[in-house]
Amino acid sequence: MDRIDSSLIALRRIIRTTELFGREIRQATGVTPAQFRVLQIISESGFVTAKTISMRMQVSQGTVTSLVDKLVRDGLALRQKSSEDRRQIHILLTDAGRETLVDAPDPLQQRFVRKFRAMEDWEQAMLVANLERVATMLDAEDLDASPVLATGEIRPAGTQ
Amino acid sequence: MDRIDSSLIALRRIIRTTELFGREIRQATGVTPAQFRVLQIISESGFVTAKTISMRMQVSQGTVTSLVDKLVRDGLALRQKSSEDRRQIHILLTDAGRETLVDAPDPLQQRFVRKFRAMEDWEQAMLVANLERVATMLDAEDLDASPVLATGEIRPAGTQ
DNA sequence: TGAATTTGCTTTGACTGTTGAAGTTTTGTC
DNA sequence: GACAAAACTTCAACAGTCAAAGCAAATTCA
Repeated sequence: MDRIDSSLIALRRIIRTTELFGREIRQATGVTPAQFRVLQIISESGFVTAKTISMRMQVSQGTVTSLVDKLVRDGLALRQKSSEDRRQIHILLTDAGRETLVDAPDPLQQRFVRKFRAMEDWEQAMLVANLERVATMLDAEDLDASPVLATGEIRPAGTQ
Repeated sequence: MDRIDSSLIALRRIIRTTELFGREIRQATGVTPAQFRVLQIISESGFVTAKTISMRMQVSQGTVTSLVDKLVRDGLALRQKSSEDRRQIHILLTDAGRETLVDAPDPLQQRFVRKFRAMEDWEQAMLVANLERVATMLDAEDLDASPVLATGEIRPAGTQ
C-alpha cells in the first residue's frame, strides 16, 4: 500500500473516531453533541448571548434558539433578559448544566493528552509539527481553533 | 502556548475542515454528504444491496432505505430486484448518478494528495508515521478505514 | 423628536438524517 | 409444510438545520 493511501486512511481514522465520540457523549451525558457544545460555550464565559453561540458554532440563530430551548426544557440552562440591552438575552447554566459538563470530561481529548504526555520531548515536537502541517495542507482558508476536541467550534483567527 | 494546546488545535482544524467540506459537497453536487457516500459506495462495486450500504456506513437499514429513496427520487440511482435472491434489491447508478460523482472530484482529498506528493520522500514517511500514531492515540478500538476522506465510512478490519 | 434602519431573538414551516419497532416477502432448514 | 432467518420497507418519532417572516428594542439621522 502506498503512502498516500496510508496517510488518507490514518486521517480517516482520526476523523471517524471523533464522529463516533459524539455517540459516547450522548451516552455519558444524555445530551447531544450539539447541545453539549452549547453548554461548553456558555460555561467558558459564564453567560452568553444567542448571537455569540451562533457565531461560535457557525450556525443560524434559529438553530441556536432551538438548541437552547432544549437545554432550558431539560433544566440545564436558563434565559435571562439583559438589563443593559433589552433586546439581548443572557443564557446561563443551571447547576444541573454545570454538572453535566463536569460529568463528561471529554474522554477523547483526555485519551490523547494522556498518551501525548507519555511521549519523549522530541517526539512531541515532531508530532505537533506534523499535525500542523497536515492542518495547513487541508485548509483552504485561514482558520484558528480552540484547543477543545470534537465540539465543532471554531473561532476566527485572532479571537481570544 | 504549550504543545498540548498546539496539537489539539491542529487536530481540531483538521476535523473542522472535513466538516465544512460537507457543505462544499452539497454546493458542488446538489447532494448531501450522506447521499454522496451512498453514491460512492454503489460506484465502487457497480451495484450493491441495501444491507451492504448499511454495514459500510454503519447506519440502520431504515436509514439506507430513506437515503436511497432520495437518490431514486432525484434520478441518481435505481432499484432492481435481484433474480437470484428475490428478497434482495440491487441498487445501481444512473448516468446522472455517475456524473454527479465525476463532477465532484473530492477536492479535500485532492488538495491533500497534491501537497503530499510535493513533499520530500523522508517528509512523507515521517508524516505517515505521525498520522498513524495520532490515529492510534485516539482509537479506543481497532478500526480500519478506506482511503477516502470525509465520507464517514469505515470497514471492519480485514474486510476487502 | 420622530421616522427609518439595524440588531437580537423567536416562530414557523420544511427538509435531512437517524433510529427502533413492526410488517412483508423470500429463503432455507428440519 | 411449518418455522425461523434474512432483506427490505413502512411508520412514528426525534435532532439538527435553514430561510423567511415577525417582533421588540436600540440607534441613527434628518
